[in-house]
This record gives sequence, C-alpha cells and structure tokens, in this order.
Amino acid sequence: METEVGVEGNGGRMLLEDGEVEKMCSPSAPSQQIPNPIVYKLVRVEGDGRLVPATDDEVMDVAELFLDDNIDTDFIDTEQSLGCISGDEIHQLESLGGFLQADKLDVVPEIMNAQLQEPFSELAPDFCESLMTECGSAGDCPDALVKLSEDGPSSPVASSIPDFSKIKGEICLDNLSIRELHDTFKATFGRETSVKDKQWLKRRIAMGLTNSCDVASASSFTIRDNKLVDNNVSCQNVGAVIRSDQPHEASSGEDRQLQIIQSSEHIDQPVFCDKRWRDSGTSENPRETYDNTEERAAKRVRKPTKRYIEELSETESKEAIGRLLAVSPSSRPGQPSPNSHTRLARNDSLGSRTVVIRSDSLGGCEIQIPCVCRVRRSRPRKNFSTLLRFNGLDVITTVVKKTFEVDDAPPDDENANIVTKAESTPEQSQPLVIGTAVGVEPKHGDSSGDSDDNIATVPTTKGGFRRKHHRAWTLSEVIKLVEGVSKFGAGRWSEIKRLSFASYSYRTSVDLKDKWRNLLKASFAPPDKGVGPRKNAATTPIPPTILLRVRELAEMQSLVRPGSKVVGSVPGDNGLERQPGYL
DNA sequence: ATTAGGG
DNA sequence: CCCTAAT
Repeated sequence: METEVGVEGNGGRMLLEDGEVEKMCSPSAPSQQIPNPIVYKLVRVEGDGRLVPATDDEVMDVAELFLDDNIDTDFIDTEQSLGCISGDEIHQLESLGGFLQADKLDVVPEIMNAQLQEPFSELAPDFCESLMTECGSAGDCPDALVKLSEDGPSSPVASSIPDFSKIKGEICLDNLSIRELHDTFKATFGRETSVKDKQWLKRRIAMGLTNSCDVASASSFTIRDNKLVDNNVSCQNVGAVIRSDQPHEASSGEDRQLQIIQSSEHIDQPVFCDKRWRDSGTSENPRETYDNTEERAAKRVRKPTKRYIEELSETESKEAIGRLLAVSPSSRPGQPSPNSHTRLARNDSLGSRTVVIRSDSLGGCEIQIPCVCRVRRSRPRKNFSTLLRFNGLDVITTVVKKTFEVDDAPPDDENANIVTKAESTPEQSQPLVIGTAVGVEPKHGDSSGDSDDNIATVPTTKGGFRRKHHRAWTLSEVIKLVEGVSKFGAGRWSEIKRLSFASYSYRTSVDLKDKWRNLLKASFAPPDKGVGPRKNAATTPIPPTILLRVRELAEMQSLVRPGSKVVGSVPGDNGLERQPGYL
C-alpha cells in the first residue's frame, strides 16, 4: 500500500540532527489542501540521544500496536495531554522538548472513526476520509497509517524550522505584541500558531524555551548562543530544543526506543513528559489557560469504539480465519455456534491492557485467535521494548514480548495445532495465526476429553507470566507416550514429540520426558495400596497394564543404555521378576 | 536445540 | 510444570 497519509504543511517539524527525518516528512501533495495535517513519524532514540528514523519493522510494530489496541485505550485519554514513556526515558523526552507531541496519538483510530470532535473534524476532513477509505477497503491500515512519504514531491517548508537566531538576546514576553509573540512562537517551535491568547502564547513560548512547565512567572529570557541563559525557571536541555548544527547530545539513555512524534498545527502544545504538567495546579495546566474559545486545541478525544476495533480486526484477519475454517471441518456435532464471532477480551492482569481476541468456532471447539494479524517479516529490533502509553498516571514500559505473551493462549484443544507460533524466537514470541498443516488426525477415539479447558496465561507471583496452567494427561496421551518410548526409546523425546505427538501441540518434549519420569516412578512404586477410594481423582489412574509396560520398557532401556547398572540380566529377559533398576 | 535432572 | 545446566 503506497498510500501516503503523512502529510505536513505548516506543522511542526522535527529537529533531527541530520535532517533525515525531515526529509522523510516532507509534505506530500495534499498538504496544500490540508493546512493542519498530522504527521506521525517513528524515530528511534539512540543511546547517545540521537534520533534515528525508524525502520520499517519498527514502524510496523507500532502500527500493530495501534491496531491491536495493545496500547490501551486508556492512553487515549488526552485530558492529560501527556504522553509519557517511562521514568527512565523522561529525560530523553525532555530533551526533545517541544517537539514531541504525543497527546494525539490516538488520532488515527479517532480519525477513522469518522466521528470526530474538533478540531480534527474541521481540520482535515479529506484527510480523514482518505484514511478511512484506505483502511476500510484495503485492510492495510498499518502501512497506510504509518507510511510516510519518503520522497515527497513538495519541498519542505523551510520556514517551519525553528530558528532561535530570531530570538537572540533578551526577550521579555510581557512586552511583546501578539504578532511578536507569534514570531517568537514560531522561532521556538518552528511553526505558526493562530492562537491569539497572549497569555497562552507566553506560557507556551516560555515552556518551549525552558523545556519546562514551571514557567508561572517567567517571562524574560536571555538567549545566547542558542542557549537559554539565566532565567528563573528550570531549564535543562534547552539546547535540545534549539536547532543546532551539532548532533544532539541531549540525554544518555541506554536503550533505544521507538517514539512517536506527531505534530499538528492545532495542537500547539508541546508535550513535556514531565509530571509537572500533570501535577501542576490549575493555573499550571496549559489547557485551562487556553480553555475558553473555539480555538481550544487538543480536546479530549473519544476512544476508538469496539466496533471500530472489531471491524478493523475483522478485515485484517479475515483471510487467516478463512483458511483456518477451511482446513478444520467441524468434527463435533454437539456444538452449535456456526457463526464465528468476535469479542473484545480485556486482560487486566498486566496493567489493564486490552487485547482483542477473536473467538471462533473451529470444529466445534472454540479457538481464540488474537488479532495480531500482520506477519512480521523480520524480527523487531532488539531493544524495541518501550512503547508509549498515554494514561495520565502511568507510564508504561511495555515490553512487546509481554504484550503478546498474553495473546499466546493456546486453544488448548485438538485444534491447538492450527495456531502455532511462527518465527518463534527467544527474543520475540509473538504468536501468529497461520494456517498450518492440519493433516492431523484426532483419530484416537479415546477420551482426549480434556479438550475444552480454556487455559490461558497465568501470572507468576513475581515478574513472569507463565503460560499454561496444568493440563492433565489423558490416558490416550499416556499410551501414546509409552508407545513412543517403545518405538524410539526413552530419551528420544523430541522424536517422540514429533512423530507421536504431532497433534498435541501443547505437549513439549520436556513434558513428555517429565511424564515419562512420573510413569516410571509410578510403575516401580508399590502397586498402590488400593485402600478404598482415591480422594484425589485428579491423578488419572493409570491402568496396571500400562504401568507394566512402562516397567518393561524401562528395563529394556536400562539395558540398552550405557548405564549398565543392570544386574545380571540377560537380553531377552523380560525381567518382570526383577525389581527396579533405579537409575 | 535437546536432554537430564532438580525444584 | 518450570528452570537450569550440560551437551
């Protein structure tokens, strides 16, 4: 999809050291009609604080997050108008000064919702329209959303580059006229503003200059050598806001992160990821000082509706679902639910993250398919772990791995094998829905009755989130195991797994090994003092025959194995009489 | 990646 | 079942 939605007119321009992103953000054609376009651009913050244009994969990653709503809808609360990353990264963000505007990150889903509130509805209806069209029909939103014109036909609007040379020396905002304030604003932020509120302008400029919101009383600044000198308010990293010929040496974050930069004319609100913005009192809230008019900019925006999410998801995964349904004929007559449906599942175990899960009926078994429908072409960047969250309170450092881990709730039934992890790598375990070889035969009419428990991820006491809960071994599984061992020998568990447990995707080779160990123990252990009823029926009683067989096999194995711990036992001696050769 | 063994 | 160490 070569749609270009990233357009930029007079909007903010990011200050990237080598202008690379600037190039990428060069306005595309529609910018003439759309005075207030919105630009999303992904950049990565290098360890030295430099910004590096995001790679396609990163872009895709973020796009997925948008679609998947893994960035919780909470963040859509723009009331806070703050997007914060995490405490550790605040510095970096601060160093980016007024050029990070994250408070409208949700604008994309919003826009596509077509039920926009100001200012977007008035801003760029065409833009919205095209977005909707693109996403609705093509079902390829990620690309459409983030695809930025890398070779925009138009030339960059030079005037939108902040130019601190214009505000050299001492300035006193109080003495400036609206017009001068506008100029200063532009010099500070690199874009025009139409706001006529002097107070607001002053605040904004002050904040821009100081990279702080503690500008309650500050109105005089001295700019020298592109640096803010000696003003009353805290001002770290002012240099970062100022265009400089030298690379940013802003912060010293170790991690590279993806960050989303967005700017829009009507959001004249630089975002400082600083608690002060939130915590500051009423008079400190920039929104409130700018609350009175039709020009009110960043207004609270609605969350994307469920419907939106669903539809989007539907489009995205329709194909995959279709495949799955095609290869998985209904095998359980007892169950109705012919129609697939989706539902929105919310997983609050991990900091209230919303996960969209599609529930579908496959062969009578409900299968949950996380709507992560885009197949990543390559692995994400190693440290791509920090994502934005826009909830006023918290900052989230969402590790992508964990984000998707939740989705990794195997169907836990015979159909489990149709949902597999592709590209499962240690660093990244994003489950992908793919149609796999389903040449599997659930033939054993045996009671593989555990087919329908919905086992999901289980949070561990401390940090981790472990997957399965417990899956009782069925008799048929045990038998298969025993058979496998007899065929391939104990220890060849990966073999057994592959050849005998192909249809039990949830049993790993380790599981097999463990189970065998247990079987062994059981088989050699005293034959159960059959004292009355087992209170714990949980333990599937293993038929003595099986146990016997296990013992046989164990002995054989021990013979063959180098353990040679075997006592005077001759090959062929089905040492049923012999007792445990514990090893 | 697989296996073995302990927890 | 999980984790880890050793292959």
